[in-house]
Amino acid sequence: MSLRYALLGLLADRPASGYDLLQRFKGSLANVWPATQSQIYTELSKLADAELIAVSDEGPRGRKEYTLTDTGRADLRHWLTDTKPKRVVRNEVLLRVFFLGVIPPAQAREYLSDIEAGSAEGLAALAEVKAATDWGDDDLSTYGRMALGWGERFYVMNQQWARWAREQLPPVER
Amino acid sequence: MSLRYALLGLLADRPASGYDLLQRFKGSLANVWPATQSQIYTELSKLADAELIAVSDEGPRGRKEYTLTDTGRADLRHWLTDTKPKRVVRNEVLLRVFFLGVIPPAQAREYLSDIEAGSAEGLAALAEVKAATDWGDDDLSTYGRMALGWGERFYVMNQQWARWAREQLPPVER
DNA sequence: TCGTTCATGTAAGACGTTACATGATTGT
DNA sequence: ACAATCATGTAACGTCTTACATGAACGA
Repeated sequence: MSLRYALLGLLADRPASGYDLLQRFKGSLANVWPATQSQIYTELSKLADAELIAVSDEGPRGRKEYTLTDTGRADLRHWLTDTKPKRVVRNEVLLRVFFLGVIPPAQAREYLSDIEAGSAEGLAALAEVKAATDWGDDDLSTYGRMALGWGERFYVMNQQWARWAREQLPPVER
Repeated sequence: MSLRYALLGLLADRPASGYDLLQRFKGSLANVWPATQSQIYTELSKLADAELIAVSDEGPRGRKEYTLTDTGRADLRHWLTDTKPKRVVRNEVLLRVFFLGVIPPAQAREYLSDIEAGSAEGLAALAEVKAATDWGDDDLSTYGRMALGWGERFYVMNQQWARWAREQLPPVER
């Protein structure tokens, strides 16, 4: 269901083709809701069938530009106001932490260091997104910045946690 | 794939039935990798077919106790050391943030307040888990505490972020 | 005896991933 | 002429959710 609303949400901003949406996904939404090319095209077909979006223009190479319909906008609003998000988040990085006991402490330590390094990378990637995006004062910019702020805090938190977690490890044998 | 290793990981600690695993999931792993009853039983069958686990005991009411085999333990280790976790995390709560522009600011504000309240609840739930668990100095305890520490930091971060995010909202019209 | 907990399983359908397949257009 | 990019679509397979279905054992 969420991918569906991610697409409607992007189309609420402005009309776009599947290809456009794919690009825009990479730059922002991919961080909170990854989707593949095949998934996006399939979902767009379904949305068009359901008349939540409509082809508003056709271009070269079979390009189809979709626009949000009134029904689509209503559905999007309904999702935002009348349904609750699932709070649980699947986190494979953390799942592994539970089982670090089955490998030697030295490797567990390494795993935690990798998380710390990975978080630094993530933070750097966000900085790039931040620099590469042209931020305006439109809604998507305002709320996009908000989401970005979350990402930054998330990675910083991860880094700090990983450092702390290493200190909790059984001391190195010598 | 991850559920599979979640189960192997729990069985690495000690033998258990599907029902046992279901209970243990609720208390801890559900926070990082939710799974339903039907999924767990189905996966256990597959794992037994693949001889990564084996029925080590049968009890009343058709109870089947599974034990990790050597192959299973090797597979678990391999997963931990030779494969990389997927870093991306699907987050519906945050996905919605991107699209708050389609609803009036007052409702957006409410949404952010709900996140703040939800985080407080999450934190409280973790506190309960912390109190209800009997922590030893075994590996699962050590690493379970570590994961719990992550959860606490996560919720605190979310709370702080939500408060900050509210301040970024367009000021209330009057 | 009766409700709760223990205990397992199957099936349909939605959602997600990976891979394959095709071809037009643009820029160098 | 050729490579890169634009552009869309399908198929197979795996995973996850929801719902259904059944019944034994335990404790009050």
